[in-house]
Amino acid sequence: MHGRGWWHRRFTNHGIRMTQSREAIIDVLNGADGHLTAAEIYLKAHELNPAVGLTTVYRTLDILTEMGVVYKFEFGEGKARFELTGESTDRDHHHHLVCMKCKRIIDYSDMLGEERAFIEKIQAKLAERYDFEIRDHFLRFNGICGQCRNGSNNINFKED
Amino acid sequence: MHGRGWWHRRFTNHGIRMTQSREAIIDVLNGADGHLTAAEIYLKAHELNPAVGLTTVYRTLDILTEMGVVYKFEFGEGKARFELTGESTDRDHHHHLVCMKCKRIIDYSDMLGEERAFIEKIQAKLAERYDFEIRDHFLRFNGICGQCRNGSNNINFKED
DNA sequence: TTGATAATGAAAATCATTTTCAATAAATAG
DNA sequence: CTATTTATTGAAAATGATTTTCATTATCAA
Ligand SMILES: [Mn+2]
Ligand SMILES: [Mn+2]
Ligand SMILES: [Zn+2]
Ligand SMILES: [Zn+2]
Repeated sequence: MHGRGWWHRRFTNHGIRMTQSREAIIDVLNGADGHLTAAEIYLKAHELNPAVGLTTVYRTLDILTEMGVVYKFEFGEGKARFELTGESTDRDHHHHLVCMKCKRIIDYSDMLGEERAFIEKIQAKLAERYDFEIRDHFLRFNGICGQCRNGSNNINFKED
Repeated sequence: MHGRGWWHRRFTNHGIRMTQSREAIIDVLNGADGHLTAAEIYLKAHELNPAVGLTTVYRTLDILTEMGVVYKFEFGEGKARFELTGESTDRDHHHHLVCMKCKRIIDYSDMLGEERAFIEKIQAKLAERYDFEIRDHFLRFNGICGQCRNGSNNINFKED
């Protein structure tokens, strides 16, 4: 969606350097379809460039989260998951359904129009009422997926 | 809101025993105003009854979460926070504003009517479209609180 | 090209949560 | 009430994700 120069400028404009490790990490995020743990990102980035270390993955993800370029999610697995925000991909903003049994994560953006209208309205009210500058929001539904419901699912997608 | 016997039955009906430790933990949850970490709950429960151990706090919170009696939240601090659901208190169901700087957590339930209508509608659609039995939902707004915005806030409420 | 310094990776440290295990207490039948 | 079964307990050790430390290196503005 954006050329390499884009990221480079985006970083250096803020006094932050664009390094090879960071580039590898961003490439991984761009190539994946979301919801990656730091360890998973490390694995792929390290494959792209063996010089990349896990520590740097954590540090880079912090920066990107701070920049608003990635979302950091906690789905109750004891580790965080990351995915690019809409800003830097062609994916729509979306929300999640999380299966409490198998931990499967379903993205949905069906209700997007409706949701956005609703969220924006409520957001404006909250901002004023609580003197709060809202940066982003997370909406998540927990439940049991179809496969888990009818027992046809013994495997836990996220090894639990 | 409920007598002691209520909890007792609620547990034993499910083949789960009501122990002194569990009673202390529930008392703490009832007495507090929400958003407690396991460690915080342990401290207070242990004060109530020195026999209570931290392990049991974790185990009990798991059970209560499973039962739908408490919500487990992860606000990005690297540890979970718990609070009773509406079912067992007189507090309304509510959602959260979280300050990304000082980690302050604001409960709001202002929009409750509107929100409930919206959530229920969307929930019905999602359940059908994704064959998903929805149990609960979490809506959270991240941003910067007033005090952090105008610099008048050097302290980090949640020691960070 | 160079100098100041932001960034790095490896290893050690943290810290929340889980597991193990022998001892104990809660429910229930008698 | 007592005995019996077994769920539950707490302490200590283990785990696992994330953070910190620190000496070395790579980035980039000048
Ligand atoms: Mn997603
Ligand atoms: Mn709350
Ligand atoms: Zn499932
Ligand atoms: Zn704040």
